[in-house]
Amino acid sequence: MGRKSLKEARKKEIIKVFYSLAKKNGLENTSIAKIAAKMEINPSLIIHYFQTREDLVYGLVDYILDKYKLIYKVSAAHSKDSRKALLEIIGNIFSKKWNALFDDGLFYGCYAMAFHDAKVRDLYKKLLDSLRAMLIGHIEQCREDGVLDVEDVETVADNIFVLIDGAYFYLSLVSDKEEYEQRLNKYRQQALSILHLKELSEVSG
Amino acid sequence: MGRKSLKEARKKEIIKVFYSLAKKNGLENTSIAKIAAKMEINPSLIIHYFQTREDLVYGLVDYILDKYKLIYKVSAAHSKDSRKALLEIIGNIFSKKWNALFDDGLFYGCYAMAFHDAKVRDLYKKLLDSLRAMLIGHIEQCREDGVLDVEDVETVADNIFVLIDGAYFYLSLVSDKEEYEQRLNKYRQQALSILHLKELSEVSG
DNA sequence: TTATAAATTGAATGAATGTTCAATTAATTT
DNA sequence: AAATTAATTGAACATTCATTCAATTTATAA
Repeated sequence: MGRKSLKEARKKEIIKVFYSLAKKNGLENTSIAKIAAKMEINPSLIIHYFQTREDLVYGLVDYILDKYKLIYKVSAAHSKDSRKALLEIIGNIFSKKWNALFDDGLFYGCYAMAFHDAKVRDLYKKLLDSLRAMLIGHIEQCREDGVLDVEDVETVADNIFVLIDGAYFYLSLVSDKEEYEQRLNKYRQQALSILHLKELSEVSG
Repeated sequence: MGRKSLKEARKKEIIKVFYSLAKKNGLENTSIAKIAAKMEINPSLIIHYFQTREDLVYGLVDYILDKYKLIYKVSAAHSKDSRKALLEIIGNIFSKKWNALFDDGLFYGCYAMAFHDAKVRDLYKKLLDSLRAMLIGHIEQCREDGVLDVEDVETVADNIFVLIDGAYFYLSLVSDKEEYEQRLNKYRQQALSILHLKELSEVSG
Protein backbone atom coordinates (compact mmCIF):
# COMPACT_ATOMS: atom_id res chain seq x y z
CA MET A 1 0.00 0.00 0.00
CA GLY A 2 0.97 3.63 -0.21
CA ARG A 3 2.74 5.33 -3.05
CA LYS A 4 5.41 3.45 -4.97
CA SER A 5 8.94 4.66 -4.55
CA LEU A 6 10.63 6.73 -7.22
CA LYS A 7 13.75 6.97 -5.13
CA GLU A 8 16.36 5.45 -7.40
CA ALA A 9 15.07 7.03 -10.58
CA ARG A 10 14.80 10.42 -8.91
CA LYS A 11 18.29 10.16 -7.45
CA LYS A 12 19.67 9.44 -10.87
CA GLU A 13 17.81 12.41 -12.34
CA ILE A 14 19.30 14.67 -9.72
CA ILE A 15 22.80 13.37 -10.31
CA LYS A 16 22.44 13.82 -14.05
CA VAL A 17 21.55 17.47 -13.58
CA PHE A 18 24.38 17.81 -11.07
CA TYR A 19 26.70 16.34 -13.70
CA SER A 20 25.57 18.66 -16.46
CA LEU A 21 25.83 21.78 -14.30
CA ALA A 22 29.20 20.80 -12.85
CA LYS A 23 30.44 20.03 -16.33
CA LYS A 24 29.53 23.52 -17.43
CA ASN A 25 30.47 25.56 -14.37
CA GLY A 26 32.79 23.41 -12.33
CA LEU A 27 32.20 21.27 -9.29
CA GLU A 28 32.82 24.02 -6.73
CA ASN A 29 30.31 26.33 -8.43
CA THR A 30 27.49 23.83 -8.38
CA SER A 31 25.34 23.98 -5.27
CA ILE A 32 22.29 22.05 -4.19
CA ALA A 33 20.25 25.20 -4.68
CA LYS A 34 21.40 25.53 -8.28
CA ILE A 35 20.61 21.93 -9.08
CA ALA A 36 17.15 22.38 -7.56
CA ALA A 37 16.58 25.59 -9.51
CA LYS A 38 17.51 23.89 -12.77
CA MET A 39 15.12 21.03 -12.02
CA GLU A 40 12.47 23.44 -10.75
CA ILE A 41 12.15 21.54 -7.51
CA ASN A 42 12.79 22.46 -3.91
CA PRO A 43 16.34 22.13 -2.53
CA SER A 44 15.02 20.18 0.40
CA LEU A 45 13.91 17.44 -1.96
CA ILE A 46 17.53 16.86 -2.90
CA ILE A 47 18.45 16.64 0.76
CA HIS A 48 15.55 14.25 1.18
CA TYR A 49 17.16 11.78 -1.23
CA PHE A 50 20.79 12.47 -0.42
CA GLN A 51 21.10 13.32 3.25
CA THR A 52 24.09 15.61 2.81
CA ARG A 53 25.96 17.32 0.04
CA GLU A 54 28.76 14.89 0.67
CA ASP A 55 26.54 11.95 -0.23
CA LEU A 56 25.40 13.76 -3.33
CA VAL A 57 29.01 14.16 -4.41
CA TYR A 58 29.68 10.48 -3.82
CA GLY A 59 26.74 9.78 -6.06
CA LEU A 60 28.29 11.96 -8.73
CA VAL A 61 31.63 10.19 -8.43
CA ASP A 62 29.89 6.84 -8.86
CA TYR A 63 28.09 8.17 -11.90
CA ILE A 64 31.27 9.51 -13.45
CA LEU A 65 33.27 6.36 -12.88
CA ASP A 66 30.47 4.26 -14.35
CA LYS A 67 30.55 6.45 -17.44
CA TYR A 68 34.29 6.11 -17.58
CA LYS A 69 34.02 2.33 -17.58
CA LEU A 70 31.81 2.44 -20.66
CA ILE A 71 34.78 3.47 -22.77
CA TYR A 72 36.32 0.10 -22.04
CA LYS A 73 33.23 -1.90 -22.97
CA VAL A 74 33.59 -4.34 -25.83
CA SER A 75 30.76 -4.54 -28.33
CA ALA A 76 28.96 -7.87 -28.69
CA ALA A 77 30.22 -8.18 -32.27
CA HIS A 78 33.82 -8.47 -31.09
CA SER A 79 33.30 -10.39 -27.89
CA LYS A 80 34.39 -13.68 -29.45
CA ASP A 81 37.44 -12.38 -31.30
CA SER A 82 40.03 -11.45 -28.68
CA ARG A 83 42.18 -9.56 -31.15
CA LYS A 84 39.32 -7.46 -32.44
CA ALA A 85 38.16 -6.84 -28.90
CA LEU A 86 41.56 -5.48 -27.93
CA LEU A 87 41.74 -3.35 -31.06
CA GLU A 88 38.29 -1.98 -30.32
CA ILE A 89 39.25 -1.00 -26.80
CA ILE A 90 42.40 0.76 -27.92
CA GLY A 91 40.45 2.39 -30.72
CA ASN A 92 37.81 3.70 -28.34
CA ILE A 93 40.30 5.02 -25.86
CA PHE A 94 42.21 7.02 -28.43
CA SER A 95 39.28 8.46 -30.30
CA LYS A 96 36.84 11.33 -30.17
CA LYS A 97 34.37 8.88 -28.69
CA TRP A 98 36.09 9.63 -25.43
CA ASN A 99 35.08 13.26 -25.38
CA ALA A 100 31.58 12.42 -26.49
CA LEU A 101 31.06 9.99 -23.66
CA PHE A 102 32.92 11.76 -21.03
CA ASP A 103 33.95 15.03 -19.47
CA ASP A 104 37.58 15.11 -18.46
CA GLY A 105 37.19 18.25 -16.37
CA LEU A 106 34.87 16.54 -13.94
CA PHE A 107 36.96 13.42 -13.92
CA TYR A 108 39.97 15.43 -12.79
CA GLY A 109 37.88 17.51 -10.42
CA CYS A 110 36.66 14.43 -8.61
CA TYR A 111 40.09 12.86 -8.82
CA ALA A 112 41.48 15.85 -6.94
CA MET A 113 39.02 15.12 -4.14
CA ALA A 114 40.68 11.75 -3.67
CA PHE A 115 43.56 13.53 -1.94
CA HIS A 116 41.32 14.56 0.96
CA ASP A 117 38.57 12.00 0.87
CA ALA A 118 39.35 8.36 1.55
CA LYS A 119 36.09 7.17 0.05
CA VAL A 120 36.74 8.93 -3.25
CA ARG A 121 40.30 7.66 -3.24
CA ASP A 122 39.08 4.09 -2.83
CA LEU A 123 36.54 4.48 -5.61
CA TYR A 124 39.17 5.76 -8.01
CA LYS A 125 41.76 3.21 -6.98
CA LYS A 126 39.34 0.37 -7.43
CA LEU A 127 38.30 1.65 -10.82
CA LEU A 128 41.87 1.98 -12.10
CA ASP A 129 42.76 -1.46 -10.76
CA SER A 130 39.69 -3.08 -12.24
CA LEU A 131 40.43 -1.55 -15.62
CA ARG A 132 44.00 -2.82 -15.43
CA ALA A 133 42.73 -6.28 -14.53
CA MET A 134 40.30 -6.15 -17.43
CA LEU A 135 43.01 -5.22 -19.91
CA ILE A 136 45.29 -7.92 -18.53
CA GLY A 137 42.50 -10.40 -19.15
CA HIS A 138 42.11 -9.30 -22.75
CA ILE A 139 45.82 -9.45 -23.41
CA GLU A 140 46.11 -12.90 -21.88
CA GLN A 141 43.21 -14.11 -23.99
CA CYS A 142 44.97 -12.77 -27.06
CA ARG A 143 48.12 -14.57 -26.06
CA GLU A 144 46.27 -17.84 -25.59
CA ASP A 145 44.70 -17.37 -28.98
CA GLY A 146 48.15 -16.88 -30.42
CA VAL A 147 47.46 -13.43 -31.87
CA LEU A 148 49.73 -11.52 -29.54
CA ASP A 149 53.32 -11.89 -28.49
CA VAL A 150 54.19 -10.08 -25.27
CA GLU A 151 56.33 -11.11 -22.34
CA ASP A 152 55.18 -9.48 -19.12
CA VAL A 153 51.43 -9.00 -19.47
CA GLU A 154 51.02 -6.93 -16.30
CA THR A 155 53.75 -4.52 -17.27
CA VAL A 156 52.36 -4.16 -20.76
CA ALA A 157 48.91 -3.37 -19.40
CA ASP A 158 50.32 -0.86 -16.95
CA ASN A 159 52.31 0.78 -19.73
CA ILE A 160 49.15 1.19 -21.75
CA PHE A 161 47.39 2.90 -18.87
CA VAL A 162 50.32 5.15 -18.10
CA LEU A 163 50.25 6.14 -21.75
CA ILE A 164 46.52 6.83 -21.61
CA ASP A 165 46.63 8.91 -18.45
CA GLY A 166 49.75 10.79 -19.47
CA ALA A 167 48.44 11.41 -22.95
CA TYR A 168 45.14 12.90 -21.86
CA PHE A 169 46.78 14.98 -19.17
CA TYR A 170 48.47 16.97 -21.90
CA LEU A 171 45.77 16.55 -24.54
CA SER A 172 43.18 18.14 -22.28
CA LEU A 173 45.05 21.41 -22.62
CA VAL A 174 45.45 21.26 -26.38
CA SER A 175 42.83 23.49 -27.97
CA ASP A 176 44.02 23.27 -31.56
CA LYS A 177 41.86 20.62 -33.19
CA GLU A 178 44.42 19.47 -35.72
CA GLU A 179 47.21 19.13 -33.20
CA TYR A 180 44.82 17.27 -30.92
CA GLU A 181 44.01 14.70 -33.58
CA GLN A 182 47.59 14.23 -34.65
CA ARG A 183 48.69 13.62 -31.10
CA LEU A 184 45.79 11.28 -30.45
CA ASN A 185 46.83 9.29 -33.49
CA LYS A 186 50.40 9.14 -32.38
CA TYR A 187 49.47 7.96 -28.92
CA ARG A 188 47.18 5.30 -30.32
CA GLN A 189 49.97 3.98 -32.49
CA GLN A 190 52.24 3.92 -29.49
CA ALA A 191 49.67 1.86 -27.62
CA LEU A 192 49.50 -0.60 -30.49
CA SER A 193 53.25 -0.76 -30.63
CA ILE A 194 53.43 -1.51 -26.92
CA LEU A 195 51.10 -4.43 -27.66
CA HIS A 196 53.11 -5.42 -30.74
CA LEU A 197 49.97 -4.91 -32.77
CA LYS A 198 49.64 -3.18 -36.08
CA GLU A 199 46.98 -0.78 -37.33
CA LEU A 200 44.04 -1.49 -39.66
CA SER A 201 44.09 -5.20 -40.57
CA GLU A 202 40.31 -5.20 -40.62
CA VAL A 203 40.62 -6.75 -44.08
CA SER A 204 40.93 -10.39 -43.21
CA GLY A 205 39.30 -11.58 -40.00
CA MET B 1 57.87 59.67 1.97
CA GLY B 2 55.22 57.61 3.64
CA ARG B 3 55.51 54.01 4.67
CA LYS B 4 57.45 51.60 2.47
CA SER B 5 55.42 48.97 0.71
CA LEU B 6 55.29 45.40 2.01
CA LYS B 7 52.95 44.45 -0.78
CA GLU B 8 54.87 41.69 -2.52
CA ALA B 9 56.18 40.09 0.64
CA ARG B 10 52.74 40.17 2.25
CA LYS B 11 51.07 38.73 -0.82
CA LYS B 12 53.51 35.85 -0.79
CA GLU B 13 52.88 35.25 2.91
CA ILE B 14 49.16 35.09 2.26
CA ILE B 15 49.57 32.68 -0.62
CA LYS B 16 51.82 30.43 1.41
CA VAL B 17 49.18 30.13 4.11
CA PHE B 18 46.57 29.59 1.41
CA TYR B 19 48.74 26.82 0.02
CA SER B 20 49.23 25.09 3.36
CA LEU B 21 45.54 25.21 4.25
CA ALA B 22 44.40 24.09 0.82
CA LYS B 23 46.93 21.29 0.93
CA LYS B 24 45.45 20.07 4.19
CA ASN B 25 41.74 20.64 3.59
CA GLY B 26 41.31 21.00 -0.14
CA LEU B 27 40.93 24.04 -2.33
CA GLU B 28 37.14 24.27 -2.04
CA ASN B 29 37.30 24.21 1.76
CA THR B 30 39.75 27.07 2.02
CA SER B 31 38.13 30.49 2.27
CA ILE B 32 39.55 33.95 2.65
CA ALA B 33 38.17 34.03 6.18
CA LYS B 34 40.04 30.86 7.10
CA ILE B 35 43.31 32.13 5.69
CA ALA B 36 42.87 35.35 7.63
CA ALA B 37 42.05 33.47 10.81
CA LYS B 38 45.16 31.34 10.47
CA MET B 39 47.29 34.45 9.95
CA GLU B 40 45.43 36.31 12.70
CA ILE B 41 44.69 39.19 10.39
CA ASN B 42 41.50 40.70 9.08
CA PRO B 43 39.93 39.16 5.96
CA SER B 44 39.67 42.60 4.43
CA LEU B 45 43.44 42.79 4.40
CA ILE B 46 43.56 39.85 2.02
CA ILE B 47 41.04 41.57 -0.22
CA HIS B 48 43.19 44.69 0.04
CA TYR B 49 46.09 42.88 -1.61
CA PHE B 50 44.15 40.59 -3.90
CA GLN B 51 41.03 42.38 -5.09
CA THR B 52 38.96 39.24 -5.46
CA ARG B 53 39.13 35.62 -4.49
CA GLU B 54 39.70 34.86 -8.15
CA ASP B 55 42.92 36.84 -8.12
CA LEU B 56 43.99 35.09 -4.97
CA VAL B 57 43.50 31.74 -6.66
CA TYR B 58 45.53 32.89 -9.67
CA GLY B 59 48.27 33.78 -7.23
CA LEU B 60 48.11 30.29 -5.81
CA VAL B 61 48.30 28.74 -9.25
CA ASP B 62 51.38 30.82 -10.01
CA TYR B 63 52.93 29.74 -6.75
CA ILE B 64 52.21 26.07 -7.38
CA LEU B 65 53.53 26.10 -10.92
CA ASP B 66 56.70 27.85 -9.76
CA LYS B 67 57.20 25.13 -7.19
CA TYR B 68 56.58 22.53 -9.84
CA LYS B 69 59.30 24.01 -12.02
CA LEU B 70 61.83 23.60 -9.23
CA ILE B 71 61.78 19.85 -9.70
CA TYR B 72 63.26 20.38 -13.13
CA LYS B 73 66.05 22.66 -11.95
CA VAL B 74 69.58 21.45 -12.55
CA SER B 75 72.09 21.97 -9.76
CA ALA B 76 75.11 24.14 -10.50
CA ALA B 77 77.40 21.15 -10.08
CA HIS B 78 75.93 19.45 -13.13
CA SER B 79 75.27 22.44 -15.29
CA LYS B 80 78.34 21.84 -17.45
CA ASP B 81 77.90 18.11 -17.91
CA SER B 82 74.86 17.58 -20.11
CA ARG B 83 74.64 13.89 -19.35
CA LYS B 84 74.74 14.39 -15.60
CA ALA B 85 72.25 17.19 -15.88
CA LEU B 86 69.79 14.94 -17.70
CA LEU B 87 70.32 12.15 -15.21
CA GLU B 88 69.74 14.55 -12.36
CA ILE B 89 66.47 15.74 -13.82
CA ILE B 90 65.19 12.22 -14.37
CA GLY B 91 66.39 11.31 -10.89
CA ASN B 92 64.56 14.19 -9.30
CA ILE B 93 61.34 13.54 -11.15
CA PHE B 94 61.17 9.90 -10.12
CA SER B 95 62.15 10.30 -6.52
CA LYS B 96 60.66 11.11 -3.14
CA LYS B 97 62.00 14.60 -3.63
CA TRP B 98 58.88 15.17 -5.66
CA ASN B 99 56.54 14.69 -2.73
CA ALA B 100 58.75 16.72 -0.46
CA LEU B 101 58.72 19.69 -2.79
CA PHE B 102 55.25 19.42 -3.99
CA ASP B 103 51.65 18.55 -3.26
CA ASP B 104 50.01 16.62 -6.05
CA GLY B 105 46.51 17.12 -4.66
CA LEU B 106 46.68 20.85 -5.19
CA PHE B 107 48.34 20.46 -8.53
CA TYR B 108 45.42 18.37 -9.75
CA GLY B 109 42.91 20.61 -8.02
CA CYS B 110 44.18 23.65 -9.88
CA TYR B 111 44.55 21.64 -13.05
CA ALA B 112 40.84 20.81 -12.88
CA MET B 113 40.13 24.55 -12.85
CA ALA B 114 41.77 24.81 -16.25
CA PHE B 115 38.64 23.28 -17.76
CA HIS B 116 36.55 26.29 -16.80
CA ASP B 117 39.10 29.06 -16.53
CA ALA B 118 41.01 30.17 -19.61
CA LYS B 119 43.66 31.92 -17.57
CA VAL B 120 44.47 28.81 -15.55
CA ARG B 121 44.45 26.75 -18.71
CA ASP B 122 46.99 29.07 -20.30
CA LEU B 123 49.19 28.98 -17.23
CA TYR B 124 49.23 25.20 -17.21
CA LYS B 125 49.67 24.89 -20.94
CA LYS B 126 52.59 27.29 -20.93
CA LEU B 127 54.21 25.46 -18.05
CA LEU B 128 53.91 22.05 -19.70
CA ASP B 129 55.21 23.42 -22.98
CA SER B 130 58.12 25.22 -21.36
CA LEU B 131 59.11 22.06 -19.52
CA ARG B 132 58.98 20.11 -22.76
CA ALA B 133 61.13 22.75 -24.45
CA MET B 134 63.57 22.60 -21.56
CA LEU B 135 63.89 18.83 -21.78
CA ILE B 136 64.30 19.03 -25.54
CA GLY B 137 67.16 21.44 -24.98
CA HIS B 138 68.87 19.09 -22.56
CA ILE B 139 68.49 16.13 -24.85
CA GLU B 140 69.83 18.04 -27.83
CA GLN B 141 72.79 19.18 -25.80
CA CYS B 142 73.48 15.59 -24.88
CA ARG B 143 73.29 14.61 -28.52
CA GLU B 144 75.71 17.32 -29.51
CA ASP B 145 78.04 16.15 -26.78
CA GLY B 146 77.80 12.65 -28.18
CA VAL B 147 76.52 11.06 -24.99
CA LEU B 148 73.05 10.25 -26.26
CA ASP B 149 71.72 8.51 -29.31
CA VAL B 150 68.08 9.30 -30.06
CA GLU B 151 66.31 9.99 -33.31
CA ASP B 152 63.31 12.23 -32.86
CA VAL B 153 64.14 14.50 -29.93
CA GLU B 154 60.69 16.04 -29.65
CA THR B 155 58.95 12.69 -29.56
CA VAL B 156 61.37 11.37 -26.99
CA ALA B 157 60.78 14.39 -24.75
CA ASP B 158 57.03 14.06 -25.13
CA ASN B 159 57.23 10.37 -24.29
CA ILE B 160 59.08 11.19 -21.11
CA PHE B 161 56.40 13.63 -20.04
CA VAL B 162 53.58 11.29 -20.90
CA LEU B 163 55.33 8.72 -18.75
CA ILE B 164 55.68 11.19 -15.89
CA ASP B 165 52.10 12.37 -15.95
CA GLY B 166 50.68 8.91 -16.45
CA ALA B 167 52.88 7.44 -13.76
CA TYR B 168 51.94 9.94 -11.08
CA PHE B 169 48.28 9.73 -11.97
CA TYR B 170 48.27 6.17 -10.73
CA LEU B 171 51.00 6.57 -8.14
CA SER B 172 49.04 9.26 -6.32
CA LEU B 173 46.49 6.62 -5.39
CA VAL B 174 49.00 4.04 -4.21
CA SER B 175 49.15 4.13 -0.43
CA ASP B 176 51.40 1.13 0.11
CA LYS B 177 54.89 2.53 0.56
CA GLU B 178 56.73 -0.45 -0.83
CA GLU B 179 54.61 -0.73 -3.94
CA TYR B 180 54.98 2.99 -4.44
CA GLU B 181 58.76 2.79 -4.41
CA GLN B 182 58.90 -0.23 -6.66
CA ARG B 183 56.70 1.43 -9.22
CA LEU B 184 58.63 4.66 -9.02
CA ASN B 185 61.80 2.71 -9.72
CA LYS B 186 60.27 0.94 -12.64
CA TYR B 187 59.03 4.18 -14.16
CA ARG B 188 62.40 5.82 -13.73
CA GLN B 189 64.07 2.95 -15.52
CA GLN B 190 61.55 3.26 -18.30
CA ALA B 191 62.40 6.92 -18.64
CA LEU B 192 66.08 6.09 -18.89
CA SER B 193 65.34 3.41 -21.43
CA ILE B 194 63.36 5.88 -23.54
CA LEU B 195 66.48 8.03 -23.51
CA HIS B 196 68.73 5.03 -24.21
CA LEU B 197 70.50 5.82 -20.96
CA LYS B 198 71.60 3.38 -18.32
CA GLU B 199 71.38 3.65 -14.54
CA LEU B 200 74.12 4.55 -12.03
CA SER B 201 77.31 5.25 -14.03
CA GLU B 202 78.28 7.85 -11.46
CA VAL B 203 81.60 6.00 -11.25
CA SER B 204 83.46 7.55 -14.12
CA GLY B 205 82.50 11.06 -15.10
C1' DT C 1 57.49 67.53 14.32
C1' DT C 2 54.60 67.24 10.57
C1' DA C 3 52.98 65.44 6.32
C1' DT C 4 52.29 61.38 3.88
C1' DA C 5 51.44 56.91 2.33
C1' DA C 6 50.79 52.27 3.26
C1' DA C 7 49.27 48.66 6.58
C1' DT C 8 45.71 47.15 9.15
C1' DT C 9 41.47 47.00 11.63
C1' DG C 10 36.52 46.71 12.48
C1' DA C 11 32.02 46.80 11.50
C1' DA C 12 28.68 45.90 8.24
C1' DT C 13 26.79 44.23 3.93
C1' DG C 14 23.83 41.09 1.08
C1' DA C 15 23.91 36.84 -1.01
C1' DA C 16 24.44 32.03 -0.94
C1' DT C 17 25.33 28.02 1.49
C1' DG C 18 23.62 23.32 3.48
C1' DT C 19 20.17 21.68 6.31
C1' DT C 20 15.78 21.32 9.44
C1' DC C 21 11.09 20.40 10.03
C1' DA C 22 6.32 20.57 9.64
C1' DA C 23 2.70 20.72 6.30
C1' DT C 24 0.74 19.37 2.00
C1' DT C 25 0.00 16.88 -2.19
C1' DA C 26 -0.30 12.75 -4.82
C1' DA C 27 -0.48 7.95 -5.71
C1' DT C 28 -1.57 3.21 -4.34
C1' DT C 29 -3.82 -0.55 -1.52
C1' DT C 30 -7.43 -2.32 1.20
C1' DA D 1 -13.89 5.83 0.61
C1' DA D 2 -10.27 5.39 3.95
C1' DA D 3 -5.73 4.35 5.17
C1' DT D 4 -1.13 4.48 4.01
C1' DT D 5 3.14 5.70 2.19
C1' DA D 6 6.17 8.49 -0.53
C1' DA D 7 6.86 12.81 -3.06
C1' DT D 8 7.12 17.42 -2.65
C1' DT D 9 6.70 21.99 -0.95
C1' DG D 10 7.63 26.13 1.80
C1' DA D 11 9.34 28.60 5.27
C1' DA D 12 12.92 29.18 8.30
C1' DC D 13 17.62 28.35 10.22
C1' DA D 14 22.31 29.58 11.54
C1' DT D 15 26.67 29.87 9.08
C1' DT D 16 29.71 31.13 6.02
C1' DC D 17 30.99 33.54 2.16
C1' DA D 18 33.37 37.46 -0.54
C1' DT D 19 33.42 42.10 -0.47
C1' DT D 20 32.67 47.33 0.97
C1' DC D 21 34.09 51.30 3.27
C1' DA D 22 35.50 54.33 6.66
C1' DA D 23 38.55 54.77 10.52
C1' DT D 24 42.88 53.96 12.68
C1' DT D 25 47.53 52.61 13.33
C1' DT D 26 52.26 52.58 11.90
C1' DA D 27 56.32 53.65 9.51
C1' DT D 28 59.02 56.78 6.67
C1' DA D 29 60.58 61.23 4.54
C1' DA D 30 60.78 66.08 4.64
